[in-house]
Amino acid sequence: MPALYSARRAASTRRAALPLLLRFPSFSTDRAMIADCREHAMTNAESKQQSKPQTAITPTRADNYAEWYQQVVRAADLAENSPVRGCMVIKPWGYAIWEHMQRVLDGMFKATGHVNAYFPIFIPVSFLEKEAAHVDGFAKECAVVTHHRLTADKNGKLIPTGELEEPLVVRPTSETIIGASFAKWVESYRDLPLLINQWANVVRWEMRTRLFLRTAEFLWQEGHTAHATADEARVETMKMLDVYADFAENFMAMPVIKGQKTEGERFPGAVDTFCIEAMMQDRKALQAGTSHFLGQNFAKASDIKFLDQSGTLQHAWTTSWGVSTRLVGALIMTHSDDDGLVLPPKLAPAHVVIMPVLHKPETAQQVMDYCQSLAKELRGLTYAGVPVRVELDTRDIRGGDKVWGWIKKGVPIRVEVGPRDMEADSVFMGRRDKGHKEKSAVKRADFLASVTAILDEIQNSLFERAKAHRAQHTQKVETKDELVRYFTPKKAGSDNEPTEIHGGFALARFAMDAAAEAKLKDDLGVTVRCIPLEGSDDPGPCVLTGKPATKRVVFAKAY
RNA sequence: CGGGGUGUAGCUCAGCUUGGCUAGAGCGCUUGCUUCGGGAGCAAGAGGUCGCAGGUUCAAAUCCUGUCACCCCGACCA
Repeated sequence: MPALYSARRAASTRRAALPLLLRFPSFSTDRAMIADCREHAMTNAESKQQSKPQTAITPTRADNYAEWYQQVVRAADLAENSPVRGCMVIKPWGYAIWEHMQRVLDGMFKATGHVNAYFPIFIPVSFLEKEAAHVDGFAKECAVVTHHRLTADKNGKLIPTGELEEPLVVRPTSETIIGASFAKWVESYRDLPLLINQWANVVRWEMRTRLFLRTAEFLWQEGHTAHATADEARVETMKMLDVYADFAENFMAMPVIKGQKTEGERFPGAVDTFCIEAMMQDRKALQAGTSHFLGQNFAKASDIKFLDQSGTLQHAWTTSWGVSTRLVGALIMTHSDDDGLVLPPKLAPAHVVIMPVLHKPETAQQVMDYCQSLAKELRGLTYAGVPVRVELDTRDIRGGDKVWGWIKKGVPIRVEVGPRDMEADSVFMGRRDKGHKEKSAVKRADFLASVTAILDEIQNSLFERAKAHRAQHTQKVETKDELVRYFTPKKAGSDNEPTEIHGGFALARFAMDAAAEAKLKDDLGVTVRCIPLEGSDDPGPCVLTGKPATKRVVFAKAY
């Protein structure tokens, strides 16, 4: 199918060609003429396209990364825009990915002693006001509920009435509302630690939105804990950061750098913010999870106090940590290719899709039975601690559409089973981490015996590939000039053209000078993504100021 | 929020500059036949408040004003 992008190119060719032709009176605006002209344009575009391998997604990543991302989301049927500005509808295939993320993470939270609870979506504005930095950080992007009733006017229009005494903010985060509960729940050191997690939706009224990456409403998980000592809270903060890194690398197959945020990038109200940062295929950084040591800031704001063993009343030490549906966006941008979504097996809604080839009616039933039994046996197997997830695609559509549909949806293993395979007692297998033509016949028994190992192999190959990509685009930078050069595209994007893919992670010494950091952001759009927790010690002159620095930090453009 | 762009069938778009027959194409969809290890071929058919609201006009997809949504570049932003 000559999809969107080539069609657009053809359109622009057409536009250029038309006026010339129309000058000749004999040609007039004849329909046939236009059609003819259109065909010419098409042929040109097509012949141009044939020089490149054809891909299921247009444009390709290299041609227009942002547009490619949107097309992958659509081709894989993950989500779509909703009638509500900035909000998305998460479709079943996209939501299934999130459900698997939730399942795995929830297990990890439980294993580290946390329990789930739920708190109100509405937060009185007075709560948000309690912590000064918090107010500054979130005030600009809050949705506010001011009325509690609708009244129909003469024309049947619904008008909000019944103004609330105190406006309610739709939660952008829950520190303050959970703090109010914690204050009631904590009296003694015996009540601590308090280890709570909440799965919820939050709203941040963003200016510019992108499916999964930044939407006005999104789904997330927020952990909130209270401890008797600063040390214990710090240990908790780091423990959950480790959980996130473990999840990112071992389930999402997405390599991450664990690090600390600079002052400028810190969570409003936190003492220290830690994060995991990943590199997307356009070499931009994406913050994939955060864990905050909140000190006693929120305990003081919410009055979370306890009597310690010596009978002294003191404020508790709290933490908070979260990951969101943004991870789905991270997953897409880490692994997907120009043929669509690529899913790491551990989070794929389906591990294996079986596609019966049912051309001959006389063998159709047999092939179906064969596939059914194969599906049943596969489901009896265990991969990564859960039953193998199998999709049996019996839809009566053309084979090619079926195959490409599943390629675009990113299913790790595809098997086609026709009469010939059945007779040979084998299946025809393709893997999403390899080319779509690299398919091979495998004996049914061998397939069953090796399928979980193959899934592991795919999981690992995706991780290795992502690591190699990051390594390829990470480099040490010693001077300001070099830094500027590294982050300056060769060809600047015009008003409507996206900027070319460039840069990456620059590891450079930084003296933690907030003003210099802010200026860099203004000039180049580059920020300090994090101060890596490991291997960042390397004394020398700061890349921005020349002042003595002790560490190398990660500079990058970011989502 | 500033600059630019786009909104016409399920999707991608043409038509708009210069207003004028019943608003078109490709893909998709439905039906039939052919084909069948593959992103099929032929034929017939269904499908459109031209984003929305005003205005100009004998006449508006086309011109004007407003408005909404989306995209790109910024600003903002865990």
